[in-house]
Amino acid sequence: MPKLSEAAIRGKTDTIEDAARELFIRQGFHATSMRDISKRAKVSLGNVYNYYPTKDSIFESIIDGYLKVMDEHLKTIFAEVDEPMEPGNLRKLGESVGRLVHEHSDFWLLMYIDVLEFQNQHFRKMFDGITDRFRKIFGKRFAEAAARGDLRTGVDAAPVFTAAYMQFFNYFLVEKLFGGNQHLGLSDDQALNCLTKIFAYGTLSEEGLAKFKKTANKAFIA
Amino acid sequence: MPKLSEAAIRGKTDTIEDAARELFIRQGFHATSMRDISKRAKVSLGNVYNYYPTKDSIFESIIDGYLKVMDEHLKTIFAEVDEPMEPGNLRKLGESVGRLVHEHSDFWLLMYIDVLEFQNQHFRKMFDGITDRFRKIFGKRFAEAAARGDLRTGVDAAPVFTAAYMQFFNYFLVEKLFGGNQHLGLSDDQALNCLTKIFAYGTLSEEGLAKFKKTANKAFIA
DNA sequence: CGAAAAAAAACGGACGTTCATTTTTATTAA
DNA sequence: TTAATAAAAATGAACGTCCGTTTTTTTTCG
Repeated sequence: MPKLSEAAIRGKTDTIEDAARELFIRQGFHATSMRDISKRAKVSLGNVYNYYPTKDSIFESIIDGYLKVMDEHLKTIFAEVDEPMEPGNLRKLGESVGRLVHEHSDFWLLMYIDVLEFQNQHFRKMFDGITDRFRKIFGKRFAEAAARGDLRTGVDAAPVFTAAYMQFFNYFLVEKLFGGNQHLGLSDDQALNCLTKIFAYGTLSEEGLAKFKKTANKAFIA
Repeated sequence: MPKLSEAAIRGKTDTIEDAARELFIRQGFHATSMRDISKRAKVSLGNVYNYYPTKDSIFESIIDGYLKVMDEHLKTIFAEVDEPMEPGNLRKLGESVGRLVHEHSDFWLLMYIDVLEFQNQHFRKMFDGITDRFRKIFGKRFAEAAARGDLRTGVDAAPVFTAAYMQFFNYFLVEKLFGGNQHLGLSDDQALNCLTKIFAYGTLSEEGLAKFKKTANKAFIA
């Protein structure tokens, strides 16, 4: 028969990758066989090889696609942060990160597969130079906040913002994947308040705190 | 021949488990074969089965042993923390966590294997109720600090201490396993200072800060 | 028809585990 | 002190199954 349309091919590869991803994250890469994948995707074993040359290439294709999706999500999240060191925005960042972790926990499991079985070759760039990247996005805001005297003297906002971002991620990952059910002894909401407070009080000057207290929700910057 | 001595058996199982652990963390559980293990341990394939009934049981034995080792390490680390919310002690905690991660990165890779290939069944208890455990260890110290007015009003020290502990862990794990080379844009030393400062300023009251500033190293509580 | 796609069969090798066999060595008897 | 014993330990071939991939065959449809 004639060549399939782009859309038809995309439909088939999506089916295969969806099946593979579900299996990979449930039992790991090496514990998943091509027969498992073909069965779950309802595609014959031989036909899978009409779309992917190797099993590895399925994994790589899944990751490449997912990295792009996550990149878009992160861009959206950061675009919503206009004043990065403002407590309300910090908390909003935390909420967004929480949603991202819960809706895309697959992604992080794939990262662990990559660390374990592929020496982290596909995800290396995830954290490398992350602070510099935040400096590129928010550098001007950081400088403005410092100039206004919102930050304590000597505080560099970039690593602090990165640390907050990482802390939020770590919190929700532990909750979602590592069995820490409310490991801070607080609800997610309270935990977000608690962490936001730490980073707000940890970096803002008296003036900065006073300024933000006027506008911010009392619950997390009381 | 008669039964081997306890010590001889222990020696053999140690050899097997060492080999297995090295392979598991380098290529994952399912990617490691019993033949790989027996070859690296210089024990015949059949003989491995005189000590372990299945491949799974090797993994479980490694984890059981390692959990005990880590428990001891953590106990030692916490025993050295007499005043948990004092910045100098917080930083020392961070240093200890850093050493623990670097000297036992195997342990955390095993945890990722467990999450991926065993639904985290062996490590569940690692984070479950961790804040309550800290409350048991340091509850009296937390209460005393609050009574002395070292903490800002309304601050519960337990989740903050937990958050600091988790942040230190996460920082060093990202550095060691996830390819974030100096992902905060700082040396490990500077990063510890930065994180310590955040948690100190994030939770201590004016009086608490003033008190600790007298005794603490200026580098991280300036 | 004919070429692309799908399915099925086949390939060589590796898997976890078992088992018959050989080697080892603490104990026993001389 | 030494030689025989016997049971534990060690071995590596063998078992049946499953692996990733390739090749062959069948189906599909312009």
